[in-house]
Amino acid sequence: MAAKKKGKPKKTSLADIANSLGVSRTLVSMVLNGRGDENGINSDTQKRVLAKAKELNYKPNQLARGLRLGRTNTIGLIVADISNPFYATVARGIEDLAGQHGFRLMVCSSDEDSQKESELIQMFRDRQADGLIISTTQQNNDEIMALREDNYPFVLIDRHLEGLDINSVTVDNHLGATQAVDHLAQNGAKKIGLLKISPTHLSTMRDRVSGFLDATKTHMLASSPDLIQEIPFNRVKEGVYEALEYLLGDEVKADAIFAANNNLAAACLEYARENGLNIPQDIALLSFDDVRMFKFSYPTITAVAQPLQEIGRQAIKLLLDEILTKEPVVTKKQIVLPTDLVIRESCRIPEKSI
Amino acid sequence: MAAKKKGKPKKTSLADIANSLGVSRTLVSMVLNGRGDENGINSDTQKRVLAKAKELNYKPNQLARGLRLGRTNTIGLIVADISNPFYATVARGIEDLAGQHGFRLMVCSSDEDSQKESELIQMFRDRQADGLIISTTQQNNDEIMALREDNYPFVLIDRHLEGLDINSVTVDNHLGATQAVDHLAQNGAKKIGLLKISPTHLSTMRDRVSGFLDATKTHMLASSPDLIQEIPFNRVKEGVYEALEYLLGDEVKADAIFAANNNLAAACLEYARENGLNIPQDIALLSFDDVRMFKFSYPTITAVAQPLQEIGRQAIKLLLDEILTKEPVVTKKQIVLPTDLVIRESCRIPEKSI
DNA sequence: GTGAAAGCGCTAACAG
DNA sequence: CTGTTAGCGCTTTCAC
Repeated sequence: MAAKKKGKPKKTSLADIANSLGVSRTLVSMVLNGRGDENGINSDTQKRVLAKAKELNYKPNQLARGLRLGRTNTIGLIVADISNPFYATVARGIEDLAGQHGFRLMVCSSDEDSQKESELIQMFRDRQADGLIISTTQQNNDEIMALREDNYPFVLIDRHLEGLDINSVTVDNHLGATQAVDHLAQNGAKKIGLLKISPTHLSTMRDRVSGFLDATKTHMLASSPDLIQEIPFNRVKEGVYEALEYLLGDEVKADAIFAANNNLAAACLEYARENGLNIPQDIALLSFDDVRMFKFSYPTITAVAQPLQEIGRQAIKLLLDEILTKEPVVTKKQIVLPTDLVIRESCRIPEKSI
Repeated sequence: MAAKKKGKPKKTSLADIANSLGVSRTLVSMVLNGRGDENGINSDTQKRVLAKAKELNYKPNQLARGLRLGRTNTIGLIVADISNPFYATVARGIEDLAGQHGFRLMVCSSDEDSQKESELIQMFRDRQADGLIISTTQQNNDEIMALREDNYPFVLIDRHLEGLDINSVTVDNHLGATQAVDHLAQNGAKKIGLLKISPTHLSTMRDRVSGFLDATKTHMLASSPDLIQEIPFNRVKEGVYEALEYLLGDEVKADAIFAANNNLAAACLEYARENGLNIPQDIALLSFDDVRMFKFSYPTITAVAQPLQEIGRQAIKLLLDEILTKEPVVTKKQIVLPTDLVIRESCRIPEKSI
């Protein structure tokens, strides 16, 4: 008691219980892990152990346990940007299911920085996480390849590395984009400007763009390189401003904007607010990715919604399958989930522009 | 090589390097930890060790290291709700500074569930995190008290447990609320309705309410219990709907709404959109907590902004101070940061209601 | 200049 | 039914 104020409190260990009871650590370990009966230990002894453990407030040192067992019941989640509600929701889906199986989830954000991504993967490996779920930056795949090489359980989400036998859970970005363009076309759009993020190495962006291109061709809409504007990911606001100035200007006169993610769409809204632009009277707006605010922005925004919780759930399922089976799983799965077009107010193109 | 396909790849350990070089593990450990010169080890030997380590792609097992060292260079962050952008930004501030000092940040969300909060604290302790930063649910303080009792380094953020000698970083919620009411009063508000979250055990809510009450008194504004509406935290949308129906109805006819957090304000916007309510013509709206969308919602929303990154930075500073000094710090600090009223469009109350 | 040995806290194999 | 021994991978005396 007198020692309470100074220094570390030195947690009680297995040995403390064993000693104070005059039994061996082995016995205590067995009892505490529920293998008491299994090993035929006197139920009376078991009770004494349990009681003592509670009395001394014993908590196993998971470091020691992990070291011995070779597993930690921890899984790591590396997201590109934790402040994006997209990932927060996915994380929820993962955590719920992981918890039910006795696994803890630790989340870290790579901030779209491939260097940081590598470090985080390394960190989780060094700390012996049992598996990883990653929304990769797709800029330096060395660490991902190493995971594969080393047979380390992991699942990619959101973004996919093509042509590789790797577990992944993504949505059908191509189809989602196609449906978006269909909707715009049905509302009379003739000249749709596309806002996408650059650099364009992200599979999500690529697929959305190709879906956009295919659909504009199908509907025989205007098609020219000018209509596709790349926005540097680290200056979305300024980039979108410039892009919109151009797309809305006399030279182009686009009648609709397809924003390839929620940040781009939000920036469009911001532009509209600050420049007195009316949506959809002056221009239609459709977003890939739905976020809460699109429900009560002005106007409400039509968007391609992704099944966020489901992405998380499928990913953790895949991962647990792999972790729980001793044999390395040879066939990896690529799960592709459908998107859902949520129609609101932002795409009613008026007569004049038809 | 043939073994690559089957089973765990068995990482290379210190011993592997030592054996393949015919030296001892001790030596390898020293060299790899930069204590080579210090221990007078042949610089040639050092080079060989370093080279071999790289060749075998050696990564220290942090579990073993942590077990031996009694520290893990890991700090845990437990937030109430990871999907709230508020915490995402705070986390960023923490992570940056922590990284600079060689500490890794792991984030978990308690989802405002005190049970889960306890489990997470326990988990971080079991895994020997070196310190904790917590936005507590304030519903069951046992685990927090235990941390204190055990001299475990931790810092509370956002919410504070009053009257206790505990490290904390919060904002001046009372003053922030007061300034908010000042602003509303200056714009002609006479009858301000307050929307707050219930149950009301959160220090943030309490302080915002008391600031509100003090200021309404100062300005001699209408004051009655009816004007304060409690919204159950788990049904914000419905609760806000009912509250607004009441506050806007003939019985009360409030001319302004002070939403005590961003979720409540967002729900007000949603209500306004769905019911054709005009802000600020029909009613003024002011939010405690600023979020991005308030910049381009319709109308833009005046809000009390908090210095999010700074909260994180101060918290990690406090924590590192405590972790890095061997002697337990006796005097804990309570840091209170100022808020900032960001004036936008939602509070221009028209003449008619003055 | 270098290495042997001990031990962090835990569990599994094997004895008795 | 219970205990002994060994070892996970690392660092730290202390001895040569």
